[in-house]
Amino acid sequence: MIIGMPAAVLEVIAEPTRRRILDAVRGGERSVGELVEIVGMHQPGVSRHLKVLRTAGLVDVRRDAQRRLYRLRPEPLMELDAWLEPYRAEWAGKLYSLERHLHRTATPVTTAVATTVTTTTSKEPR
Amino acid sequence: MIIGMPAAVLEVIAEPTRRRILDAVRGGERSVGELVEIVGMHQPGVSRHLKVLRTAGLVDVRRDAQRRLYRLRPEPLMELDAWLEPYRAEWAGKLYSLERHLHRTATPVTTAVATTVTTTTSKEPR
DNA sequence: GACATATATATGTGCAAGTGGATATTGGAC
DNA sequence: GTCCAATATCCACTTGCACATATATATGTC
Repeated sequence: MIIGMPAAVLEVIAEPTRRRILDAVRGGERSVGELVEIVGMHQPGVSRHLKVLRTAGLVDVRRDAQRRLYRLRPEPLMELDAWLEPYRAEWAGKLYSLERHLHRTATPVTTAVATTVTTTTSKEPR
Repeated sequence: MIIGMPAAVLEVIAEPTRRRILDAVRGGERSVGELVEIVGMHQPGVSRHLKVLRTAGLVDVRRDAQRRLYRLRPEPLMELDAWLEPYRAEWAGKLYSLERHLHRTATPVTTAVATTVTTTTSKEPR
């Protein structure tokens, strides 16, 4: 069985806020209230993102009285991991260094949330 | 040095056409002409996507007479691979089955080449 | 039952950005 | 001059996102 491409997952985790949420629920359940505080957004907004994450199967909900507790569901990420496999074969054995790459591409990480496409690597062909 | 999140890479590979291109250049160089045929799009369009891929460092160009030969540059994907690491810890050891997940989410893979988002997986929130 | 809490959902608005199509132009290589 | 490809515009369309506000629903408390 050939695994196509995790289109849905990619689109979902391409959104910074949703990655923040994923990060937050990784390693433990979080209530919506907590998440609202963490991502610093209005509750309806957070709930919208949570719905997207739910639909993509990236999180799971559990009810606890009035609260809803969210936790990570890793399967879609496993799928992404699997998609990466043939590419992994590309760099396996060859002399690519992630270290070096990350240095060249070095991003001012902390503030990088808002940035979209930084003018990083390119040696424009012309 | 904290590795944030490969925002750029994700946004870039979230686009289906660009994934097609990546797939095409993986494992061998391709000329723009070939890529145009493969993705079935006008040359300017393909060139636009190639520029995005170049900027993100996902491909490399080489000149061959009048043609430009593109090939994969795996580093950004390695970065993505690294970003996945802490999540990998989530499913490691635990009893998650990718197999089972892929069955539930089952996509009609074989025909999925031309298709963008097959109707199976997506229950778009709208 | 009345009420507060936590969350989901709905609706409307504004806005920015991405995408494809089409076409024209440019520049280098032969 | 011809070929290949990059770039530049312009256009139309769609989509995603945030914000604000209102409402619905379930639960827990008094």
